[in-house]
Amino acid sequence: MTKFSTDILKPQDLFIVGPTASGKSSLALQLAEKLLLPIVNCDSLQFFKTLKIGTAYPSDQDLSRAEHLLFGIAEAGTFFSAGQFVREFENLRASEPRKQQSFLITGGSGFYIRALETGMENVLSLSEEMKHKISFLTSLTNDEKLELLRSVDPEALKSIHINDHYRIHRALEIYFSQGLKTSDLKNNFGAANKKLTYAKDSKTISDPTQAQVSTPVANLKLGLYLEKSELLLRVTKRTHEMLKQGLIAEVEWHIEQGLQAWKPMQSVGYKETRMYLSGQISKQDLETQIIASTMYLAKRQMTWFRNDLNVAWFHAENELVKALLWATDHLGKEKVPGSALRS
RNA sequence: GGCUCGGUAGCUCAGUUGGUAGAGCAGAGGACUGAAAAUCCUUGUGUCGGCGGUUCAAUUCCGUCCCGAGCCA
Repeated sequence: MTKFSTDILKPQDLFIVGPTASGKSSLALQLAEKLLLPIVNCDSLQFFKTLKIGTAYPSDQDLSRAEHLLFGIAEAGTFFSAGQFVREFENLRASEPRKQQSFLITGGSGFYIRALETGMENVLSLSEEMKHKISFLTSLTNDEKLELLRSVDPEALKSIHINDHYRIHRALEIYFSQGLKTSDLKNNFGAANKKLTYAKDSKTISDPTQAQVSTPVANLKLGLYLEKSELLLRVTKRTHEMLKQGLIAEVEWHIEQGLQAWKPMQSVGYKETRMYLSGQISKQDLETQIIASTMYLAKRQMTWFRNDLNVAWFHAENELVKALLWATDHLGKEKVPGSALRS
């Protein structure tokens, strides 16, 4: 029943992960220049062409220094998803010059990375017919949806909280469009990343390199981490920069295009700026609230990546050289036939 | 100087017709199968401004002082 193939990833692909503002892009750039490899975007918002300042999108200069793939491939106002990302990635890999090439897959969207690694069982795009089939869902209240899911796939509610309306809706969508139960899909998605008790109770980011010891699988990931206080300094500085560079104008532009309800306008930085523009918060609060939201984002990103045993962690300030060496070492080795990265 | 309204969790505030208090946000931890920078879960002891008084009992009533805002001189 598997509709995807994880063959789209090669062992010599390198993921660069970590919380926002940890320096992933700059490390990726250095590696890309040094090894002549393309950087592939794995940031859920940098797929969009018009989200620049608020997403710390690579500058023109950065873009000219190395090949950047899957950046800015979607128009403002459109929908882009993890499933689409996987398909775009498949297409990339299938194209001739890419087949043998390693990718530097860079970004903080753990969900998208997992989608690449494990695939998504129901990676089909919704056909018009399917959309029609599930259109009745929009007229239901949250309570009705909950009851419906309870009757159709009660198992699903073991892992979906009854207040998580979004996931409940999604589970119904999957069920009524394709006849799949999310409770059945459950086991597959997390498979490559089974949380071992080891990951949970021992290593925090203070000693993250421990995690690679028992790495059971596969794809190489380089993680950058920072102490909270250090990260806060960077986020504060970057937020200030973003406002100086015109974050407000960027949001105003989208509002002028009638896109105030566009989902990405709900994300960190954009949401707060909209609140400022509608007079709900002061300019000073705007800055502090963006910083707070960004730190919250960083926390959730770390929660995600900490569970991933395939990440080799490096301190984003003290171990950059070490990280570069580690990456080139591993990427280099892979080019020699017979030297398997997997064990 | 007089009057009025405030002073309760890091912030904004609710509340107790007297039995020592609770929401939102922030903070901490967690989850995560097509929005994921989204969505959701868990987590709230603080001299209830100070000091006196009334009372079995005061953050709640009374007095007084301190601080803030407003109005009148």
